[in-house]
Amino acid sequence: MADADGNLILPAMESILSTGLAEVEQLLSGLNEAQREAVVHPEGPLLILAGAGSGKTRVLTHRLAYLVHQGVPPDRILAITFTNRAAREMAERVERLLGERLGGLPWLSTFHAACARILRANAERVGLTANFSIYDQQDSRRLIKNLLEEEGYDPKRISESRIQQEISAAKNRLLDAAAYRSQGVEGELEEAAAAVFARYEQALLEANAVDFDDLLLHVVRLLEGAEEVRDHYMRRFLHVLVDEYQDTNPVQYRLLRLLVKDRPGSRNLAVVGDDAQSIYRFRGADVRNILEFQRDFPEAKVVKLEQNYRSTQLILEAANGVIASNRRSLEKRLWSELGEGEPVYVSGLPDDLAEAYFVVEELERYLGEGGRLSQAAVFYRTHSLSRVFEELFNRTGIPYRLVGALRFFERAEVKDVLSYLRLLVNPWDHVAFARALGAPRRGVGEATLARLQAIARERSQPAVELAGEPEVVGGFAGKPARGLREFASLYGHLAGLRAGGATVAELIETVVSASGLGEALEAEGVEGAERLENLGQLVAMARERERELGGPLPLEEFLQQTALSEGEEEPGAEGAVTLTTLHNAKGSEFPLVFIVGCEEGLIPHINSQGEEDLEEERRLFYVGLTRAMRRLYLTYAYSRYRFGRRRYDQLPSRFLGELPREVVVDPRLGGVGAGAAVPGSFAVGERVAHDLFGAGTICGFEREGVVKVRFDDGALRTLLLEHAKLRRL
DNA sequence: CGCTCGCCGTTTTTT
DNA sequence: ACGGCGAGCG
Repeated sequence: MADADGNLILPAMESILSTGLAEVEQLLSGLNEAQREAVVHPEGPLLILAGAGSGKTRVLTHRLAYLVHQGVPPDRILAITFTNRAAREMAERVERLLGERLGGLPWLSTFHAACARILRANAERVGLTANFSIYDQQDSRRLIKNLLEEEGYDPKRISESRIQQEISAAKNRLLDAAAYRSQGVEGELEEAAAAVFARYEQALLEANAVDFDDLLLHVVRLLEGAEEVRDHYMRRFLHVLVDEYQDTNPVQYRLLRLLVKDRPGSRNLAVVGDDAQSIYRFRGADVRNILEFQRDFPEAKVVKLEQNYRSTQLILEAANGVIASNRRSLEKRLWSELGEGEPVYVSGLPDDLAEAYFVVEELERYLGEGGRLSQAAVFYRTHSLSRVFEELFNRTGIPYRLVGALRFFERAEVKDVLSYLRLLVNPWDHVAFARALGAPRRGVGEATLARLQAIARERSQPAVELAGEPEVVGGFAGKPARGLREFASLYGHLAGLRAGGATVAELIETVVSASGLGEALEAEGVEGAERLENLGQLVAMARERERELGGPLPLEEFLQQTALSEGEEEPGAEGAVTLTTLHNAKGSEFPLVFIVGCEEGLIPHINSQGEEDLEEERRLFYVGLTRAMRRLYLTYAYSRYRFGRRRYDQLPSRFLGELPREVVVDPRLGGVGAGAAVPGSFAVGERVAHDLFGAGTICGFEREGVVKVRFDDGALRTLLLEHAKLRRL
């Protein structure tokens, strides 16, 4: 359905002239006043403030379709989403709206995919060639680690991931290595980052490679540096639409400005977002982009979408109650016509396993009521929480769908195979070279590799080209030399196949069988078989893409897709519970939602305790709450297995204490509102003080009038509310 | 010089 | 429980 850039592919239609009025009417029917306003806004900047569940995707897709109906050629519309999944979903919906009426393809993709496409077309201008490699985080980390060592730093004292974060953050603020240094560098970490940054830039150029940040950054530089290129794209895109605008970072912001700011005529930038759902500050997103949109574009039309079509009232009130603790920036008032609905169920369980059992029981209850598992989702703050659920679901035979845990294209065996293909496309890619050379082990170790790469650099020749004659080139001998020759000959074989028109699937199959990777996996028993199965799946994916395309699939295109997408949805989505992180939950909705692990240290996360961090954590929690349509469970455990240790000091999240009392119920206690069970009406997660024991946190209720409190000295005490005289803090 | 086995610190979130 | 890393072997 989508090409290498993640763009929508539709059967071409020659004419869109026969637009009927009736069809436009149909496009607008079923939209409320505000939605309709946003869809038909003719020209100029448009800010759509879309509360959770207010139909923002609907507005975006309908606007896109509407523009096409108005005669805007689809391929002159740029629509940006944040994830591939969102792009795919939007493409499908636009397709459904327009049917065959679409003549040409809109650019409908993520920022990264769109930039990759622009960069391919203009690679030479930034010192790359069109066949550049895209390094994922792992590739880039490997490179950074090498450079860190070469610069004489000890990776144990200064972790390469910290350096990577630092460099990435700088790039997201539009700084290159030189600018980063001249901003002032303090302390060992920043000093190391500055040193590595400069070498990293250079190494990427030498490898004809870019990392994720570069994809955007290079395009910004391209547009800023070459007037005619900027002019080209500025004129090309008559309309630019951006989803999740609250999550854009300074680079993305600059990019958008470059495309629309000085456009002759109207600046047709339509952005959709919700500041209350901004959850990507950690990767450089700046919520000010949405807060200050009107300052940047004073002529902007502003539309607020405040009617929620997703959740029943009590769920919405719970969400509103929690988010109210944040400094509010853009006032929105969400309301729903779906009726009061059920209260929010808050449940404390003895431990993580009991929590999982609780979820299973409630799922079964739901099934008994005629619900389906595909309507249910379990959300958690960190992936590590998924394990207990996976195990229990497996044991109890509940089918589940794990979203985004270990991504397919990040699996070791898949990356191994892909590194061969990457090297085929871009022989300069030394991360790919090192990886392919060592998979499987060929008797070539660290020392040989380093020496060969030094020689290659000296000679300005790709290392893989030197590997064929190791004795001549560098006086290598013995096992390392044999290994190098073996690798070079395999590489030559693959290059020959490719030149002869072999398909991607055939190339993959050859890599697996001729490299010895397949054999090695076969020898590994059950786990190896599983990995081999993944490689089979990779072949199947290539075939499938080829079939969709109805012709040969260029290897470059396949590789780009693997670099920028998390891979196809896991099979078995039908009739399965969804397990995913809160971050991944954005953009989805489910009739039945469990948010598990609602504990201090998890949500809010232990590493997010600054004031700004806390607000972001709260927004993340808010995002989770607002996914629920009909029934919502929030669970926490008193004890949890973490980092190979059982922890007994888990506390309910403070966010639970922020839920309005009257919408909450503990399912084991029955009565609506924790308040009903409690004279004085305390809530789980709330901070209290006791005359004797001091300050503590309400952990749960044993039964009516009996409360459990974790005091700050670590003691968990069960108290009678009548006698304990707790004060709220 | 490379490889394999046992130990340690470890993980927040994603394109 | 998992990946990276060092030690000790081939």
